[in-house]
Amino acid sequence: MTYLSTVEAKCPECGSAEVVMDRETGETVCGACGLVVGEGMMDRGPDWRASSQEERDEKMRVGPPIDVTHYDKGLPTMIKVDEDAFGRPLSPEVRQQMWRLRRWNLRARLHTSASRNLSKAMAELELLSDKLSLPPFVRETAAVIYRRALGENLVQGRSIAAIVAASIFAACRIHRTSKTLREVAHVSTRREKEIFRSYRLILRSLGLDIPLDGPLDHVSKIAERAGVSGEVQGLAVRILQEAREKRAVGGKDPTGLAAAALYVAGLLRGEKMSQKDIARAADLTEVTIRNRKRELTQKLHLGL
DNA sequence: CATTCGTGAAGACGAAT
DNA sequence: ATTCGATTTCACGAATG
Repeated sequence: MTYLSTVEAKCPECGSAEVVMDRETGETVCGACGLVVGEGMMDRGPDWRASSQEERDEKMRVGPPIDVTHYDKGLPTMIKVDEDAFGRPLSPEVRQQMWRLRRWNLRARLHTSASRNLSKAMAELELLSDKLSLPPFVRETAAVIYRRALGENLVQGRSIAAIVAASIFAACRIHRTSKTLREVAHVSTRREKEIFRSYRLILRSLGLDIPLDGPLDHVSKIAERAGVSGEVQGLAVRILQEAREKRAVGGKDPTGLAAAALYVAGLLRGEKMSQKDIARAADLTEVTIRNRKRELTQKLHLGL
């Protein structure tokens, strides 16, 4: 018992022809990438064909064609407020009641479409949060951000998964949870580039002002993954603080700085640690470690 | 042999135009 | 929209231990 039916359309995002209509929800979704192509978007043309004018007159009827895939069968559920079904005027009390009914009717439609979207999004959020081992409060923040993004109509025409990933990334930055964009993208089905686009859109549309992350935000995570002692870690922090004061660094990838600081701190304390190890722990290349290391040791004139 | 170091080509990005 | 400059990454070879 499947409620999905293939639609004759190509996904604008991935080009796949696996675009599918959910008969229960009326949502049109790309089966390959999850992009929400549209809600209640369907062929509004005539649902019949006529070969002659007589036939045309025969089949012609008033109103939009019926599409059974829509939950309300495509019929407009307009509630009249001025007159009853026979065109007679209504009493003021009943009129007011009709206004209320109509408001509720419109509101209910919005509500159901929003909750359908949310249930999908929250499932995705939980999945990604688990993969990233996010603390609950970060996840909460991400959920709030997503809800606001949904309220601002940022999801229409974009992939739910991408907006969810972007919300998670934003929440991580807000709480200074040192998750890189790459890490988020790694557990998501969406591309890093797309997630970043969504992230920027969210920041602007919601007026979020998130401070940039510095090298210090990444030290503990990298150190832990590389198995660096707390002592060396502390030295790395001091190196970074001094580098900041001397304006020795700028415009560089913060993770690279943090990784290099840990590396040189390890050298100074004689703790064995290859560039390869650090590079892997920081998800960078050894080249970047080397370049940062060179700048660090020169500009802070550390003997090495 | 593993590690380290430097280099040139290529891609990505922001800023300037 | 294109161009430019800085940065990172990749692939490689050389030096070092």
